[in-house]
Amino acid sequence: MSDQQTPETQTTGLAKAYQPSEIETPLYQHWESQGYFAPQGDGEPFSIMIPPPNVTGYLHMGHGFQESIMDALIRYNRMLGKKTLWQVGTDHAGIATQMVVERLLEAEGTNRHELGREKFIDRVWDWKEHSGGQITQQLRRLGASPDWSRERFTMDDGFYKAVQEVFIKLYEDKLIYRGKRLVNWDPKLKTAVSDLEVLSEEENGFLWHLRYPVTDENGKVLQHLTVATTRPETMLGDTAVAVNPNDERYQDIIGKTITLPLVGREIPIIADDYVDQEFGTGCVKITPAHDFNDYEMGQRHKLPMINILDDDANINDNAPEKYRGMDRFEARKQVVADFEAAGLLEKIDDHKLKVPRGDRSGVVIEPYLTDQWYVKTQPLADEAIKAVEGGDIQFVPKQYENMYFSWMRDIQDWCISRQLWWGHRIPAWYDEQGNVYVGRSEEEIRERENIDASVTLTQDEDVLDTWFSSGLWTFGTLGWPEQTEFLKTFHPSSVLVTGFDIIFFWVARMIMLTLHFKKEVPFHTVYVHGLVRDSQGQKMSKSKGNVLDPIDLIDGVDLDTLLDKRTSGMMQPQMQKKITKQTKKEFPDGIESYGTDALRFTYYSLASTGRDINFDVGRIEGFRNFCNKIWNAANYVLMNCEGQDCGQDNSTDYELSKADRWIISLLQQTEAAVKEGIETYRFDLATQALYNFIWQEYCSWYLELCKPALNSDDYTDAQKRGTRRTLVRVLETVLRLAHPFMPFITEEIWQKVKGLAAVEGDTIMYATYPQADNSKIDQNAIDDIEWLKVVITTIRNIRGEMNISQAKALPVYFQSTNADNQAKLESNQAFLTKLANLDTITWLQTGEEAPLSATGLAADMDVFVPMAGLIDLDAELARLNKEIDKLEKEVARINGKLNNEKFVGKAPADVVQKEKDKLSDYQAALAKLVDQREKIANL
RNA sequence: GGGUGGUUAGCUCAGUUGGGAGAGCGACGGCCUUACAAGCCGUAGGUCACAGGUUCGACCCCUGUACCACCCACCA
Repeated sequence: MSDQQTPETQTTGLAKAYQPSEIETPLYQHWESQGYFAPQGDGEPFSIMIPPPNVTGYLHMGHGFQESIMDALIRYNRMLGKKTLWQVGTDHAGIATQMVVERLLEAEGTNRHELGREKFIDRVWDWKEHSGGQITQQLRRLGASPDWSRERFTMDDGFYKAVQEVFIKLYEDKLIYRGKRLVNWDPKLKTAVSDLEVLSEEENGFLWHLRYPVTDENGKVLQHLTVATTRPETMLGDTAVAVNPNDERYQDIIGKTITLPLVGREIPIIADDYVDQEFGTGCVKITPAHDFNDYEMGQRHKLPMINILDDDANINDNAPEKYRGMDRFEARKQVVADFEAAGLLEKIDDHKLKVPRGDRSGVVIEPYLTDQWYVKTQPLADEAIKAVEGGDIQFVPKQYENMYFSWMRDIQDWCISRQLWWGHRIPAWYDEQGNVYVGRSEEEIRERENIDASVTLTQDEDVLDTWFSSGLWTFGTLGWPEQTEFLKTFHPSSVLVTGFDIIFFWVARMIMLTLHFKKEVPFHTVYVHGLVRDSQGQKMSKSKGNVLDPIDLIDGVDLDTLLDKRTSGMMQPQMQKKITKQTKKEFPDGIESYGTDALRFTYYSLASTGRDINFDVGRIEGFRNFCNKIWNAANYVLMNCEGQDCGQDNSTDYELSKADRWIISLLQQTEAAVKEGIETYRFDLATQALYNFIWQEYCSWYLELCKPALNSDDYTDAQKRGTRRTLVRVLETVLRLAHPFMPFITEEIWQKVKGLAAVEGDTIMYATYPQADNSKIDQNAIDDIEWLKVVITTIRNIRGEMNISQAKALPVYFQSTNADNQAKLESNQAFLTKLANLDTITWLQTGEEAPLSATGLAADMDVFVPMAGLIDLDAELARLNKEIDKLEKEVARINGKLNNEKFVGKAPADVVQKEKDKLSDYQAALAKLVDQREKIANL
């Protein structure tokens, strides 16, 4: 208010304008340098283990969402005084990382085989050191507050020790074994992958009908059987044809043989229940080495297994010479052509089928016979099921438990070996006879097994599935197998925040492995969040060109850069065109800078019950404006309170006004709502409560209600002190309340406000979290101010509808049979005059007439705004008609209800009474408005 | 084939003990009113997917249908 507040002399206030870029990074650096993120104090432990992002990764919207949720939980619990650890780290992500580095090598015109294993791995480490930290830097931009001093990597030394111990122990417990079986083979990456890494999508294909000759002992063709197949090339490895034992068509040929075309092998015709008589011809070719079902059948019937593929999925030497070395799809064409030439191709039908593809490589996965290591999962799964059934682990939302159970109850053994170079080498050695020794090192094994130097031992070439090591994340990061203080303090962790897409990959396996090794759960709660999609609900993907980068939303990005990011490295140029057009349309001027707090608040506001969230840039803009609102409000509060007596010294007298008591009451309710929201993982409800309190109640109403006391000499010093005190304390409290969600702006303002509110502390991060105090709720103040709001809104409505300038101070008349209204009017006169901009307030006694006026109803009080020179008759008539219509509808509806004998007879008495009261209120209001309409119409 | 979630205002979404349908954004009208035009004031807009049922009363509970999304399994 005073001249002292000009920018030149303003030394303690906030910068004039809200500029997130100017506050966020400096604050973060300060927090980190002060060590604020490390666990402190002796409170109850609270811990979250971050789902370690892929070290090759960059931050995407899903991370942004997930990390924001974790950070809110961490900051909230930290402010509750708990000893809080957010464990951070990254995952070595075997396949993904190896692919990235291989692509680099390819660009250099070389490959990993030329380099050799050791040099290749050095190269990966090298690359990890230089580029791997990107995501952790981006995490800092989000305001995430993990303990960086404890950052871990799933391939660091300590972690390797944990992995080794787990492998060895499971092997000793007979829960890890090695076996030759059919696995999902990725011929591009040339490694086995687990069931989970295979994605089956429906694709258009064909069903080839091949005629197989049934022959007698002399090779004479007796008849032909037709088999249908979607993979004709596998016939080269057929070792039987199967029919259903009950199929009447084929009774006489069961036990006979077929001379396999192109190959010449004699194979039996067998009977098996698995065959569906209705499908195709009811005859199935059986290829035990290249199909999971056929494999089973092969086991049952002791059929030979003929593997016809090599590692690249080319045809190998077990097939006739003609096909050797052919690519599998080339061989398919050739086989079909040869069948046709031999007159053995009956027909080709179009056929939709599910094609299994590798989730990383995208190529068709082949069932392939190899030696692999497996975890026997059944015993581990039994315990893991019990932990959830018994409530030791709870999923939020609960329905994910069903998904978990159904997978766990039908779990298959887990293939954990990968034919890659980047990863944890399997701690197993072989001698020349192929005997297996599992141990910590070659030396240990030689000593244990008494193997002298004359025997050569070679370590298994394979590495472990990445998820094997991430499965140890909750305890491996805390130093296990050492019994560290951190392990004792922070395990089990409190809550796991994750996406549903890795419940099986990660969550389920963590539960199994942790229960087995720690004999306790890895976490008590699993909060499962949805996927972040674009505003249309489309999945964000490079190929769709709809990817948003959280950092771009924080910093802003110009159109050219955005276009470049979205279209670089596109496979198809026509897509590039489309994406350019679509991007230009959506962001003609690029993306503005919104700041981290706005981005985070947007995430929370969209985070309801675990469903996917559609991210609309319009929303973030709204919340950036919200930040700005807070900033400006704080500026206003400082302007009025700095250098003034804010009544914080309890020895000075201060007097709270009704408005003060009202806003304090609402603050308690808001505190309760926010707490409830956080504790039930309803961040949308928590942030909505905050948004509404700050913008509507505090800014729009309370700051206005304060103005009379602050600016007028009609108030005592005690009253002014009370108002300033409330102004500052509510602001300071709400900053703490909002801090877990918007860490930067709250800290920045809090530093300026804490002194005025007589609060101590170096950082808001360790200020105490506000707790609702019901004794501070003053119901009379609430009733009074809510009444006042209705009166003000009624007058504003007339003003707005009648187009009366806001600047025009109005004379207003009030009348009511309820005398309470007169008292309220008098006690709220100053508020009313200010907020509705009134010239005079006149109370009419019963029988007194107001001048010709526009009429409004504020509950049971009539409000009259004289029309003279201000209001158009027709406009007022129209307005009245609108109101009357509304009321008539309500009256009719309630009348219908009350005339229904069943309702009156059966509904609870209080419900009926409520309806009756409403009816009489509405009828009275209606009568007044109709009366008024008459009056005006008759002029 | 089995299962889960969803369908509410133009858009994105809230709405838990069944008792007068809400928010934000957008739209429209009016305002540079001394914190804030990234703002202020006001207004309009919805047979709560559809069909039955339970109930005095259903967005809410039950049954079924349609459409959307996802998970699991899979017939060659």
